[in-house]
Amino acid sequence: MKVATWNVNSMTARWPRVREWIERHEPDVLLVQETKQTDEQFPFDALSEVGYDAAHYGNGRWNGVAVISRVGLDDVQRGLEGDDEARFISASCGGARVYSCYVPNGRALDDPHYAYKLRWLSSLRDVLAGRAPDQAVIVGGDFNVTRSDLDVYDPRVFEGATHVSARERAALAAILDTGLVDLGRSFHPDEPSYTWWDYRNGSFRRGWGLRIDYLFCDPATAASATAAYVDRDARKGIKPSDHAPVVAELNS
DNA sequence: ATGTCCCAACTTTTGGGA
Repeated sequence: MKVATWNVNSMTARWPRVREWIERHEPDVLLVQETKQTDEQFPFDALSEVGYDAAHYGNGRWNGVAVISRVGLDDVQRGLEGDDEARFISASCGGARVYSCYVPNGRALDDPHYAYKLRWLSSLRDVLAGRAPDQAVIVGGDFNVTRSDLDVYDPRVFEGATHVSARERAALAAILDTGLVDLGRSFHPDEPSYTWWDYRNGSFRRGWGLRIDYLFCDPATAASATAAYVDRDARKGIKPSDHAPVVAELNS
């Protein structure tokens, strides 16, 4: 099974790139964040024409998450309990429980949105901690947190900022501590493997990136993996998202 | 430190968010 996660930064603006990417890479499951669409706007019909089922959870202007699958799509759950923003959707696809997550940005360490980000990560941890021990799980998304300074092009630039702070890194570590493997890092232990570059300042050309998008899975699924990588080519060209997809190839 | 992009609307410019 080939699985990917991608923050598309508006499915409306990105649909030509997303369709092209799906046809070229033929993922079995694509986890999407920041569709910025209502369910009515989401391209269910166009996806069906290329062989995919989809489930979407979105309110329109902000956020919006989806699961796109050609290996089945059942038991869809939308939203984290107590959260009214469209940042979480899960489904059963090809024998695995898959999750598409869009973690709050946080904005600044003294902003209420940062406390919301920490609460949200804690809620996600609780959901994942409650899974059955033998359940195959794939958790993907834009976590808006770097795991370590290896994921940051220049840690000095981010002193005192979100995405690198100890509390959010601890909250992300607590998610991994439920028994999940970081597929991208396990295949590339020493490479930065950035997944996001700011649109401003020629950041992509200069290599100013962060690794904030992840595919996590249970150890048995990780043992079946043959590859995991960032598709940097998707960040190039006409009207790219500011995020690149993270892709994993599994023998399960 | 911020050179961009995307969205909505009291819409043809501005403000919020990332």
